[in-house]
Amino acid sequence: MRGARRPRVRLRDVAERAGVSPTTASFVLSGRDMRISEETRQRVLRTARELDYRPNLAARSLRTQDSRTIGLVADTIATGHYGGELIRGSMTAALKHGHRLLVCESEGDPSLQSALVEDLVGRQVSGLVVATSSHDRVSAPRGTGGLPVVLLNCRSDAPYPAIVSDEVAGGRAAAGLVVRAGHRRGIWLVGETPPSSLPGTGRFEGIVAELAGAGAVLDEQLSCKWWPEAAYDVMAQALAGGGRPRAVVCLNDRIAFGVYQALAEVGLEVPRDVSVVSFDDSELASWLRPSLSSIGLPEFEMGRLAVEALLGTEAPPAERLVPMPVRARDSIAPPAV
Amino acid sequence: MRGARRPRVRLRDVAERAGVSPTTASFVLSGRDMRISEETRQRVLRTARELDYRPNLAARSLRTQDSRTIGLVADTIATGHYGGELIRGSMTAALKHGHRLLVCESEGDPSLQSALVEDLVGRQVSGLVVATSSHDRVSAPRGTGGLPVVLLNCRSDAPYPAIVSDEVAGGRAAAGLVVRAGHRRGIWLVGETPPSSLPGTGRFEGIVAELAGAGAVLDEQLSCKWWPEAAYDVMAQALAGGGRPRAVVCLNDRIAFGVYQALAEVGLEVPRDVSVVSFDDSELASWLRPSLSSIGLPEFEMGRLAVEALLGTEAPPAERLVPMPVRARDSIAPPAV
DNA sequence: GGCCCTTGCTAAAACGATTTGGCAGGAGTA
DNA sequence: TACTCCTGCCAAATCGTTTTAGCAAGGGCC
Repeated sequence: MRGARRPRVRLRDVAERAGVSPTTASFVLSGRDMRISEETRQRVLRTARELDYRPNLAARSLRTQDSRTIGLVADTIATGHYGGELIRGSMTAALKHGHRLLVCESEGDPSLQSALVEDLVGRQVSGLVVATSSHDRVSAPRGTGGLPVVLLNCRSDAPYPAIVSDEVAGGRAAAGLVVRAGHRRGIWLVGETPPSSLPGTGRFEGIVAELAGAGAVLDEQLSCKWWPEAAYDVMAQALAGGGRPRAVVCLNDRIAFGVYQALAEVGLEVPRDVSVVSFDDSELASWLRPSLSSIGLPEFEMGRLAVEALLGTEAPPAERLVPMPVRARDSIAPPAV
Repeated sequence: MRGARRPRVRLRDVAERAGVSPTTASFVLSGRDMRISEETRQRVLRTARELDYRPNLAARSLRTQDSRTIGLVADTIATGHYGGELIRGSMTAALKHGHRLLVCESEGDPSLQSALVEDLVGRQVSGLVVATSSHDRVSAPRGTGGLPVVLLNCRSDAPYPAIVSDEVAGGRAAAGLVVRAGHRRGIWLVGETPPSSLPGTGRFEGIVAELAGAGAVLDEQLSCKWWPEAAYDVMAQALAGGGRPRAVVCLNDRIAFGVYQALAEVGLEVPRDVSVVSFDDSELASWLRPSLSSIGLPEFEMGRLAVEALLGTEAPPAERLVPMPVRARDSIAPPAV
C-alpha cells in the first residue's frame, strides 16, 4: 500500500553482518546449546536486534514440519457469548504453547467444513479443533490426514477426544440449589427437552435425579422452545389456570426471562413467592432483578481444554466432562411457610 | 496421535506417478495456461486425486511470499455478540478472497499486542486488522514492517484506514424514530457521555442535532453508567421526583432494560405512555416486552469492510463510516393526546 | 538442405529457515 | 612426535513449492 515494501531481513543478512555463517546465527537465535562462544553469541544477538530481524515462519514451518498453528473449525462462532469465549479459551491455551489460532466458520455446511479442513491440513496446522454450538453428535471430519483432532462441544463416532460440558452434573446443581433452599413441592420445569439436544436431555436427567434423591417431586413440566416469548406464553397460561409454583427450574436464561415476566404479571414476587434457577449464566442473568441464579457454560475452559488436549503432554481422555460453574444469586429463597 | 503419521504426498510424488516433471504437474494443478496437452493434463489431475494430493501451503507461501492469511488483533474478542460478529464478517470476506483469518487477543496489553503483531508479521500475513471493542483513538501498532494495516472500530494518528460505525448518523436515526412518531416534548436521554467514548459522544451529537432540526427539545438528561442497574437507579429517582417523560432515548440496550423496569414500577406502559429507543440492537432488544426499537451495531459489515479494505482492489478511504442499521420495533408510539 | 516457429515438456534455481556432518586448530597425553 | 579430544564454527543438504529459461521434435517454408 504505502511505500516500497523493503525486502525483509533474512537470517543470512544477520549472519553476514555479524560475520558468521547462517548456521551459527541460527544456533544462537534458536538458543540451542551448540558450542558458540559467548562473544559471538552476543554479536549475533545484537546484530539481529539492530536489523530488526524477524524469522520467516513459512520457511521455518517448511523445514520443521511444524506450523505452530492450530485450526478451529466451528459451525457458528457468534452465538452470543458462547463463541467468543470458546475462541478466547482456545487462543489463550494456544498462546501459552507458542501457537496461534486459525479460526474458521462452516455455517453448518458440511462441504464448506471439509473444504476448510482440507485447507487447514494444507496449512500444516498442528491440530484441529472441531466445534459446534448445538452440542450433540456430529459426523467426524474427513480428510484430516492423520492430524490430531479434538471435538469441542460435541461427540462423534470417530475415536476423537471430545470436550463437553457436564450437563447432568449441571442439572443436579440447578436442582440442588432449589432443594437446599428447602423446596420439596411445587417445583416446575420450563423448557422442552428435544431428544436430539444433549444439553436439554442432560440437564433434565440431572434435575430429575437430584430431585428424586432429595425426595422432592417435579409437579409440572411446561414444554416450550428456549425463547423468552415461548416461555412467557406457556408460563402465563399455566398461571392463568390457577397453578402456583414455589420454584421454577428453567432450561436456560432466556426461558427464565420469559418466566420472570409471566410471574410479575400475576403479582408473584421472585424469590419471596417463587424461586427461579436456570442455565447458561448469560449476561441476562445478572441484569435481571432480582439477579438470576444460573448454571453457567464453561466455554472458556472448554476451549482451553480442547487446545490443551492437542498441545499438552498428557493424552486426553476419550471424553472430558467439564464442570459447569454454579452462580447462585438472588432469585432463590426458602419456601414461605 | 493415532497410527503412524504417513508422509504427506508431495507434488513430486504426483509428478512421478503421472510420469511428468514437477514443473508440469505444478502448471496443471495451478491451472496456468502453459502449453500442456489435454491428455497429460487429465493424467496429472487424475493422479493427484488418486493420491489425495494436498499442496503444502508453507512451501507455497515461502515461494510466493504470500500466505493467503490475514491477521486480526483485537483487544477483546468476547464482548457480547460484538466480537463474534466482527470475526464472522472478517472471516467471510477473507474466505471470499481465498484467505484465512488468524485471530489474536491482546487483552488490551500493549506489549502483548506488539508481540502478537510481530509474530503475525513473521507469519507473512498479507495484512493486519487491528480492532478494539471500546471504539476510540488508539496508538497505532508498531513494527508492522510495512504491512498493510486497517483499524477496526477505532482511529489513530497513523495513516491507516479506519472502519468505524457512523455513530452520529445513528444518533440522528434514534432521535428520528422518536421525532417521526410525533414527539417534540418530554424527551429524555439516559446514559453518560464520557468524553473519551466515541460512541457516546457521537450518538449524543446526532441525537441533539436531529432533535434541534425537528424543533424538539431534550427535556432531561440522566447521566449514568451503561448498565441496567445504574440506569434503573437514575431513572427510578427521576420518576420518583415526579418527572414524566413521553419518550426516552437510551444510549444502549442495557440502559433501556433498566429504564423499562423503572417505568414498569411506576405503572407507566411502553409505548402507550412512554416511547423508548436505544442502541446496540443486542438480543435483549428483541426479548424485551414490548420489543425494543434499537439502532444496531454493524459489526459483521465492519469486519467485512476491514478485510475488504486489505484485500479488495480499490483503495480504502482514510475513514469509512459504516451506517448503523435501524431496528424499529414496538417500543415507539405517537404521544398520547 | 537450412531456417524459423510452434508445441509440449523439463532442469534447475529460487524462497528462508534448520540441521547433519564435518573441519580446522589448539590443548592434553604418551 | 604422534595421537586423541575438545572447542568453535561452517558447508551443504533439506523441506515442497513456483517459475524462469530453455530443450527437443516436428512442421512449414524458401
